[in-house]
Amino acid sequence: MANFTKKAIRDSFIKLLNERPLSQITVKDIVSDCGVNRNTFYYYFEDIPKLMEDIFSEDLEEIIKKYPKIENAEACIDEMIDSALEQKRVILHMYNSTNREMYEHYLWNVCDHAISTYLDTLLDGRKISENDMHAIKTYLESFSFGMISNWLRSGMNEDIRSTLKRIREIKKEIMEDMISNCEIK
Amino acid sequence: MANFTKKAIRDSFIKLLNERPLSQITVKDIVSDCGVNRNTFYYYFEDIPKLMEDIFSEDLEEIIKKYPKIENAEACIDEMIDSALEQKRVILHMYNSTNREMYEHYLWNVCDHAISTYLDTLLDGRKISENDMHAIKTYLESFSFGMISNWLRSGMNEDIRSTLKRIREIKKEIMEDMISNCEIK
DNA sequence: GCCGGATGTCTGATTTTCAGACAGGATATA
DNA sequence: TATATCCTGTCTGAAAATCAGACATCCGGC
Repeated sequence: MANFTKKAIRDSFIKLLNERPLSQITVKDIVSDCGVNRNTFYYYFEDIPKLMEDIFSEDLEEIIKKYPKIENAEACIDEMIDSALEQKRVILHMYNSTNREMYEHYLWNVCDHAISTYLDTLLDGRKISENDMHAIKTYLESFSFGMISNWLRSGMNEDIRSTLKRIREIKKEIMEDMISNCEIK
Repeated sequence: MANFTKKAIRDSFIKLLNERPLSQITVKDIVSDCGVNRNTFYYYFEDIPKLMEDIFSEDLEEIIKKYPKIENAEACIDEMIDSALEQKRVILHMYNSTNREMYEHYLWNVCDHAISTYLDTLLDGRKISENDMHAIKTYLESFSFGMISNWLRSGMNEDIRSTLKRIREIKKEIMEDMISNCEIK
């Protein structure tokens, strides 16, 4: 089934985040905006932070699935940046009204989810050891987490694309190398 | 509850009607477009003609509720025309692939529903006899049915607004008179 | 005349949504 | 400090919505 109700809750939340910071949004606000019972919110989401994760994780997941090849990693990231810029107000409302711990926890989960999806998509059935998987994920997550933190701190005004471009020049894409070095034949 | 599923079915139907005539749209097409079970369609709608009625009746109802005063009847009708013009392709796809009986039955029901809502809104608690109500409804329905039929037959290209304007000049709005003549004090 | 696909109807299982109540926490107010 | 208020998260059990699957029927193409 298509979960129209869940989607409606997400949409209302985004709508409200366009209007005011996260700290001024209650569960009741969300459910009364879309006209569902408060319990229905808790049926789908543990709490508001989980709702945030859900929204951004799913968005990223969709984008990742569109670029299953390592050659297209650049295009994939570009689309993620576009997507983030489109939601700029929403993201900054969240960023500015979430405390450090919550923010880090949240961003880390989003990165973790996106990168797991990304690696699954890239590996596409190939197997590597748990250990290696962990190492690669840690590398990617740390880098992503840092990049995104920097960007958010600048109010998403930094030209993240050119920064990334320069990073790519300095340090060529090594993902495929890493994977093939780890691959169990 | 807000019936997101029902809305999704309606939306899919409209989407498909934008693409092709009614005769080429099956229940299965609709439900697979929005990803719900075929039974769910029948849970909400008797069949496709009822779905059509439902869509247009509800649209008209919403518009009517926005204009509860007899003084605003003109603005109300204008908005109905706007709404119809926005859905022009959809309406013509239906009109052109529905047989005469079905079409008349359908249009009649839509008129009936809209005018009942309209009268309820105008009366706003005042009472008139069943007989008088019937007479007024018949008058309005006949006029509406005829106007709309004409318009549809022209491919909705006729300038229905100026026609209506001229009719209003010839035959001043008599609704309020009719109601007060019938009113039970 | 037969077949494939669409329709409308039914059954019963499962999932989703609901109303209502409760304890705990935070906040404001007096 | 005490009290009131609002939000939270959790729990019940009832009700509604959605589902899969089957069936008889009808219709258009072959």
